[in-house]
Amino acid sequence: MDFKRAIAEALAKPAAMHADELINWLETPPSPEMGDYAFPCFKLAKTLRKAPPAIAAQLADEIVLPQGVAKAAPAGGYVNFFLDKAAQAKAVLEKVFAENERYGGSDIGKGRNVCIDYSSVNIAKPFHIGHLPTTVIGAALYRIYNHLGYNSVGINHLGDWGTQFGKMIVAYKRWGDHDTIDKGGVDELVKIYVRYHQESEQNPALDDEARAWFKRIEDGDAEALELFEWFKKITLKEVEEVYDILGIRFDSYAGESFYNDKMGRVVDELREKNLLKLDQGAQIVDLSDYKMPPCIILRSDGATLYATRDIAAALYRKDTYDFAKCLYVVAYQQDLHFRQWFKVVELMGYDWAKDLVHVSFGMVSGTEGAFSTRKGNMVKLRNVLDAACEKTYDIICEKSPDLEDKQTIANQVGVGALIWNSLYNGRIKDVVFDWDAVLNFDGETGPYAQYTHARACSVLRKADYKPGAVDYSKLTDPESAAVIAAIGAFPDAVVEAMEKNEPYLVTRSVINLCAAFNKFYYEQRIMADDAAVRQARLALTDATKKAIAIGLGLIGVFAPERM
RNA sequence: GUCUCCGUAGCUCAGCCGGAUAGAGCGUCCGCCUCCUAAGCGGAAGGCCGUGAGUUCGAAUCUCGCCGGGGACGCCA
Repeated sequence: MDFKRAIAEALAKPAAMHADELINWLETPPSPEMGDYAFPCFKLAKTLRKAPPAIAAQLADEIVLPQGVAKAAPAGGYVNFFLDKAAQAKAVLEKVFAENERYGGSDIGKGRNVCIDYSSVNIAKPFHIGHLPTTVIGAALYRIYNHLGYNSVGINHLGDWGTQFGKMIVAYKRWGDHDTIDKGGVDELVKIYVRYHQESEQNPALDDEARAWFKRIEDGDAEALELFEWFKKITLKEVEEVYDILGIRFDSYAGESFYNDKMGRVVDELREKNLLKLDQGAQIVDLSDYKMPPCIILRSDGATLYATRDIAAALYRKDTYDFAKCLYVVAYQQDLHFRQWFKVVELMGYDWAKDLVHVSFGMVSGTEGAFSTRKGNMVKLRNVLDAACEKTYDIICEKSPDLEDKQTIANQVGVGALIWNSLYNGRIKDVVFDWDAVLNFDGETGPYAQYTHARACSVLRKADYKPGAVDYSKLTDPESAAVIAAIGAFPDAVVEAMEKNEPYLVTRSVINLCAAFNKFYYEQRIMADDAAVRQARLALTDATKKAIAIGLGLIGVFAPERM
């Protein structure tokens, strides 16, 4: 199956080197006509004291071709290897059919937990478009790790602590109405919160009141807690509706308030280990040796901070889940924050500090600049999802008027388009939210991949396809070979996506497969007259369908059978 | 000011643990549905890979400087 490995081993003898090293030298030629693998001979020129083309010629001549490799041809300073197309087709398709929905997966993470901190919404704040990246990147990584045998633990680290909840209570007591808020949800909470900020400018006494209320929450006062829990419930109800739409779930909602009683341990331990230092009234960990500003653990008034809470959470997660990795899917603005407290954990003597990973991503802004709840230019995620689904519904009515259950499919495609969009590029890229771009379904978009999947399903349905013996020699044309290569490349893409915590690598792998299949579909008639050809092409179509469905599943996009 | 990330076609991006003519989508222009879903396929046009040095047989890819942009930089999260 592993032709690359086999070629490296075959090269070991004539090149007088270890296969392990040679395998890293092997590359993929720029175009398929040049071969499936290429070995550059330039590096050998020095040790062998010969010109690269001469080395290439010699290697091509001396090598004993492994099973499934048809030809080795020198070309300039390269030796190009051509796989036996039928052998390659057999290897790839049999693997897909043997593994089915597990294709592209493995058990490399078996028995190991990975904590993924993502989405992490704020209570009593709108769930806006800026939360989409962390939510879908985290959810994709969750599935990708699981596919590779890890046990993912999805953690929604709720922003459910801080004086703003004291403010919320003051605002509610003054201007809030229970039924209005019950009905209007987070929007109503935001309204009274905004009003609080307007009024408190004129009336600073409100802030004292808010502090007092927050103190009552901390002290476990019944009325304060009841209101606090109510705000939480209202927010989570709305947020969970969106998670349902996105097909996302969490294993834990342990947020900031959860760690409230777990920070003493952090402070005590830092003090014991002599890491704390009093500076300008605050307790800090000095990081000047590491060219970073100090990490503040306790404010001058003794209150804990963000970093303290994150350290407490990390210790708790290590105790609870004994994670092999703990990922924080948080925007790059917080880069320094994570570098600081990761370093503090390391200084505390925990070797697992190296397993803490900040999975950073770019920021989302509007065409008018940064989004801001106060400015009111914020776009609610729910509204974008709804708009995408509506537009999809219209397109379906136009293109597939006979389709049953249009609304369900429209939702799957509309939502898929949005998720796809967020997972199409590298995480680090900033995103300017643009309705036109989001609602464009042509080209390399989610609907394109879903369409390709539905197309494959349609062919299999019409052909009344039944799996059976396949004559792989019927799949040696360039279009079939390209599809097979794309399917064969998928598992590596999944592994790389996991290693780099970059879901877009899966997205791009799916695109490559879709493009290859659409070309194949156009150039080769799948339902050929010749029975053997037809069966082989149907098997290829089936494998394509399966691989696309798996890929889409990993990034969290639905794969409808019709659209 | 310091640290950090980014700079590839008109736009959005891929390629970056160095290798053979720099790729894709969108947009523009032109083709392809008496046959498996045209949300598709093909073609054209479009790039001194920000810039200057260096390392190397070879640099979009590695190193350094510069220019331009984003972000962060002690009691918010």
